[in-house]
Amino acid sequence: MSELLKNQFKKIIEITDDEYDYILSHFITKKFKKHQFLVQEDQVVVYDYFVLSGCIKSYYTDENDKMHILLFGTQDWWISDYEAYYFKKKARVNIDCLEETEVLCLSLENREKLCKEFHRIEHFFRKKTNRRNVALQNRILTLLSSSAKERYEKFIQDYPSLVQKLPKHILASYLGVTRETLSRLYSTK
Amino acid sequence: MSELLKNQFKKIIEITDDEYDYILSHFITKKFKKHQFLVQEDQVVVYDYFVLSGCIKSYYTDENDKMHILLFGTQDWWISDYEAYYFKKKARVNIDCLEETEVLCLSLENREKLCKEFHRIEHFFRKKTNRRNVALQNRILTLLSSSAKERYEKFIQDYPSLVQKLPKHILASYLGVTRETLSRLYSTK
DNA sequence: TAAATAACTTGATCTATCTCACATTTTATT
DNA sequence: AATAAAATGTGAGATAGATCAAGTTATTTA
Repeated sequence: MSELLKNQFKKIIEITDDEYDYILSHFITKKFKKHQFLVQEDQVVVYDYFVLSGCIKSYYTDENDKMHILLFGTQDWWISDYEAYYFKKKARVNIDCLEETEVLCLSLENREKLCKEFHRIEHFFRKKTNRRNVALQNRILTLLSSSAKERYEKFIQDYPSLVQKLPKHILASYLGVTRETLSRLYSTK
Repeated sequence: MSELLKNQFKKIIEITDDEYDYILSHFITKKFKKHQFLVQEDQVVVYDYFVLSGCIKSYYTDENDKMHILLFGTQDWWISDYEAYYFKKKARVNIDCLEETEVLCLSLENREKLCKEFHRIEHFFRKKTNRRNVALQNRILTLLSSSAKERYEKFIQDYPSLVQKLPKHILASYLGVTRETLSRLYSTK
């Protein structure tokens, strides 16, 4: 079945087909329709999600109902509210679908079980988390040091395929500008 | 010797004194004076640093020579340019000392060796990185959704002891505002 | 396929924050 | 202790980006 996750493992660790089957048995598959929620604010976060297909967004809504996007999830990405997931808190963010989306769901208990049973799986997740770290750090750098226009152009470079499918006001909210400003950025070349 | 690191391990994993001695033998100790560099832009990053005492900053310098602070390191914190460290690239940031600082240095080779030899150490680093991830995510959230004043007040709440020892223009650059603006934020209560 | 809803654009105005300039205070250095 | 070098404060003016408002174009949904 899903070769996507297996391939992601294989980029970092060695894994037999039998092992993979066993590991996969710790995940459950879910399908969500457009606009459906995977995670809702103030609720418990049971899973980390590995995206098989589709596209989802994780966002925080402030006092003025303004949405701030933390992360997109497309094929091959992991996404969750990690603070809530790891530390069993209530979610601060919402995660919902920009289009029909299929995910593999891993509970914290199963994640820790697998990490305990397979040193290699723990290794895999450590490496993954390291990379996420680097990406987050770089986003902070960009937010601190670049103008709205520069951030927009960097996004196009980094995620050309995402730019296609994202509504502009969603992209704006990821970049930290209003939709009006974003609209002006690419008209006023 | 250094109980600091041992205690940090013990918060997450079990470890005997003998094991700790062995692990510690993979670190080297270094002392730096104020203004000395631990990491310099465009150079190789050999170590991840665990701060025993003192205070350091990690910052990026943009085309206009404006400094943007990514991270402070004080007692009990790990700090490095992780993109350069993990992926053996040249550093994008500088890391230097705000005061005399003593650190434990861990090379990537020794880190990976320890992770291979002790499943528990790999577990420790995974957990640590998870927490760092959450902190970085929250900083992004703050940068996206809060005003300069709100960010300043949050910093005071989160790191009261750091506010004391940091020069204001350094704090400003962490918060993503100019020193002039920061100065006005706390005069115009 | 019409009606309703969501997405996008553009103009006019407003505002938080930046820039530049200079004065004052604090901290290093000889 | 004297001098140089950083750090800080404050005013005046500039500006990137926000807000508010209205109109247009897509995309859903019934």
